[in-house]
Amino acid sequence: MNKPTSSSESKALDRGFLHSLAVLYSMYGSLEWWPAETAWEMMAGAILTQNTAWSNVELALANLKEAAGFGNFTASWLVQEDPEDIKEWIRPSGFFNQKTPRLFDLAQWFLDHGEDTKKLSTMSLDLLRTELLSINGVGPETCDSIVLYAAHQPVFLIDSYTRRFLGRLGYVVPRGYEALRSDLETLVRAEEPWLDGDFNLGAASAVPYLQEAHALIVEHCKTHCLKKPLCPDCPLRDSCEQRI
DNA sequence: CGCCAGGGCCATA
DNA sequence: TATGGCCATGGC
Repeated sequence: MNKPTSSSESKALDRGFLHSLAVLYSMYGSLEWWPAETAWEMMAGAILTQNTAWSNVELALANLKEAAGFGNFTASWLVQEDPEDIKEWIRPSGFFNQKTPRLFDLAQWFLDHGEDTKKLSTMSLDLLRTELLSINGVGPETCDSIVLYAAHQPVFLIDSYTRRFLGRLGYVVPRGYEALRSDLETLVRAEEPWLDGDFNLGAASAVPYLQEAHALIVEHCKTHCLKKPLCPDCPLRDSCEQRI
């Protein structure tokens, strides 16, 4: 009840969180956030960005696209290249010894599905996630980024930003990935927020809503809710529990 | 200089 | 099941 001002009481996740996303939307607008010309470029970026700044990923992707030739950077191109060459091309993104075999494995999986995102979009969500998670180097976040931005299936994509953001807002954040994903998706499903002005993110259905939600969280965490937060200029300052 | 970035795997207890 | 070490580069 009477807590020290610096440590507020945590609260259960509620629709106030969806309202906070709407505030971010009014601030940042619609974000074209996962820039990729093709589905395969998106998937490759998902591997390359693991614990890595996006600016470094851009350097690696530019090398790959240049090596493949304009418009020819595909999964089928990658799998017949020399892994040692791939390592050099993706060097700027770091962890290249790990990421190179991961790119090959993911490319092979995409080839097994005919390099066809329409097939990915029509398979069951559970099967799609199970298959992706079985690939070495594809954990829950990489998996769901592909599900949401390449397969266009509805998942609430969670990354370290999402956890930090929820924590800063004062919410109890479940430990496990699936537990938090379940909570957030339950919340969204209960409100169908894209139908409600108070929760409007400018999206008319679940997938674009979830894409925008994740984009807004990342944008906000990169510009305001940093590890060392910039609270004075934060659009959520009035409602945030952790403001400094 | 040190810190950090749109994780995931593996060994250990 | 839950931490901790490890992987590597470029920007600041």
